[in-house]
Amino acid sequence: MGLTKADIFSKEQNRLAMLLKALAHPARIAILQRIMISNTCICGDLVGELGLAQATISQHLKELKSIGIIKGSIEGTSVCYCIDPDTWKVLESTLQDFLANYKGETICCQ
Amino acid sequence: MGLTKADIFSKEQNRLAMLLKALAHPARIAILQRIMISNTCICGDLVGELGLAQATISQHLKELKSIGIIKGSIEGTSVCYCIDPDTWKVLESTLQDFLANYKGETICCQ
DNA sequence: ATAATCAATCGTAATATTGCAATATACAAT
DNA sequence: ATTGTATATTGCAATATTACGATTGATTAT
Repeated sequence: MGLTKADIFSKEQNRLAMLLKALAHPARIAILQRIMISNTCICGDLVGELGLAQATISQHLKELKSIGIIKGSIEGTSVCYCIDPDTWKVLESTLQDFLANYKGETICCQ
Repeated sequence: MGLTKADIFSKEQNRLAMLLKALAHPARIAILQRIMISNTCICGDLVGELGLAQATISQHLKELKSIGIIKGSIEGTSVCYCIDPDTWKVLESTLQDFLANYKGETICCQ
């Protein structure tokens, strides 16, 4: 079918999967790193730096924005994007919880 | 094109993106949670519990295995999967590094 | 008003993912 | 050898993603 059977998984599982999916692209990782490091961001900068077309970067920004990881505000003729602190906190804690389930090496699978 | 331009990003960015992509599906998250909680795992259990066809689960397991997040050993007629501690450590630290780039709320994007 | 600049959207092509039925493979027990 | 059980692989249909040129919309400067 090609459609994820979201209904058979928990809200938390689906939410985490969606957040991770939004992060799971090198361009979006690079974009986020750039935003975090500069502590502010204008799309135009990225176009020059990343080596992707303007339309492509705009699309990646849209994806990050639609899931709430970043938010943008119009700043004159350009747009200023930055991390959304609330979603970031959710991401951090959800990931922490998920990773914490691992209790270390087991006896099986030697 | 549909093909990620992996060559224009760093090895680290690509590696993290690939790891996250492997995690970015509710079924694979559920599978990993199940493996972590039971501290051992047999594929058959998952088929009964997850509500997905056996072929589908086997495929998700293959994906997790191919990127190194889990490893499996044959145990009689069934296969025992568990977390690969080395990859898990890499995942944890890479994610930590990535998330740590965020320095908290900024003045922009009010 | 016009031109220049920046970002969003549209349309489209190439490719990837998801899910499953059907089939194949591997092993254990009889 | 045959049967049963467990997992893997194949083939395919439906859908999603990635990338970009072309265009549009919005804002600033002239």
